[in-house]
Amino acid sequence: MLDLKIIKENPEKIKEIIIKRGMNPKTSDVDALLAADEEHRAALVKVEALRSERNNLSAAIPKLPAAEKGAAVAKVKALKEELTAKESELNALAEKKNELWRAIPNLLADDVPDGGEDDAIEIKKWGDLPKLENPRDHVVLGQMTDTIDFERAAKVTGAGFYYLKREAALLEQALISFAMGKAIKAGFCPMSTPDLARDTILSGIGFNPRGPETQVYSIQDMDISLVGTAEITLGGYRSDEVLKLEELPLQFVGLSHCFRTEAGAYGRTSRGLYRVHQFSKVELFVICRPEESPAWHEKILALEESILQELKIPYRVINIAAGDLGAPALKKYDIEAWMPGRNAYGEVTSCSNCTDYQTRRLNVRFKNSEGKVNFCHMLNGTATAVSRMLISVMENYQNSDGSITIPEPLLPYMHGITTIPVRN
RNA sequence: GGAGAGAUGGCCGAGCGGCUGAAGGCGCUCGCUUGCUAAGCGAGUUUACUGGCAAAACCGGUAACGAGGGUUCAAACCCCUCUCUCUCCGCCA
Repeated sequence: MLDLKIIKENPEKIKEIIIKRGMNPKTSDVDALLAADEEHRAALVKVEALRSERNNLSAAIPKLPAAEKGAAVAKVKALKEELTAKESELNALAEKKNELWRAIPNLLADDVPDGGEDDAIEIKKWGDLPKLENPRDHVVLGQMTDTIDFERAAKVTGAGFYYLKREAALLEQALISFAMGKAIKAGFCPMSTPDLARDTILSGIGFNPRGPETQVYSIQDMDISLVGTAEITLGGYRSDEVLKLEELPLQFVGLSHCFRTEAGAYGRTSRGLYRVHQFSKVELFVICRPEESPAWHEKILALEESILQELKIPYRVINIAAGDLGAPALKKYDIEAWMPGRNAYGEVTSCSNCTDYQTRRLNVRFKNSEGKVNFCHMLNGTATAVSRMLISVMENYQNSDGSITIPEPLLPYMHGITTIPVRN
């Protein structure tokens, strides 16, 4: 959530941001929040005064002569009833305020473009597109090489799942190891993370764990859900902690499975591995001091780029427009890799600076040099989303006969395999 | 899954119904002192919200002893539920 002080001091600016983000000003209602806050604080003052009175009277009771005790107890008892009623009013007001507060998105960086999904600004293009005659897409290539099986996955689990076989199964491990290695060299601490997390952590990161619009698989009768990304578990990792200044920045590179219901996503470009319910992902995550987060955002992007560059996969970097940003993000870069099968770029990574929006909910703080406690900033980025990376690797490295050459940087992880042969 | 024990401040560790936001120790910070990288003495040392104020400092209030409920005028302390940790047994990778 956003610092309430900022909202109070700049209500008009926040309203503009809500419009720019394409959010509903009736659902994200700044004026209602400010009113609810006033109301809540006024009630708080009253309740606290009553509590103070109760505490004082109560504390005096043991020193009273026996004859006066009965009357004093009765008096405090009456006060307590009044207090109980006022407290439940107060709780309702706090609830209302928090609900309104949670609906307010993060600020926007100055250079976030206006507009929606189609208004992202391309800030960089890298690499020459491969010259392929009649390129095949990864679904066809997967069939020809017998390395991806969607049909049987549909039988066993359902649509949107897949088996990776043979070289593709090895490629998954290779992509993970390669990305992990790059991140570790850049100072990130490797982590293998839980694939389930408590709903409170999910919502702290900004995921909605239950309800009709949820993207998340939840576990019945338990308050835990399957994670959609290791961002959730890495973000929750140090929740409710005050970090030491020397600990910062914390850099994690986490491997997890990612589970997404993709509710309402049908009909979009989703053939094959592009939009699936489960995939493996290597996630970069940084917890840092507030003043460092913009620089970290650039560093994470650079690391993501270096992975694609080494794999020699053409890509472009886009700066996501306000209307397409998640509520926690101040700014977001996506990298879209070239996917010859669709003759277009497709999103393979994403990195966001979420500033203190998530740390405020997850309560991740640090003690600064003056001993003051303040919220950290959090950033996340994709090192490798295996399923989508597999698309661009297979499609960019396909040969005219349908065989696939293993990219050179992945060879050390491929047990001597250099080419995926055609089998069907 | 069965039986038991436990969860207190940065750490260790008391307290088991009423000046206990929390003894004592360690650590840390500041000051003083000391002829020897150390020691001694004194003071300080949680956080959130909130009021005084527009803000900082400061002063006050409220809340927090794993979490949530309950009993009571009053709960770290009694009761219930949950979570987590440890020990033993069983089971299983």
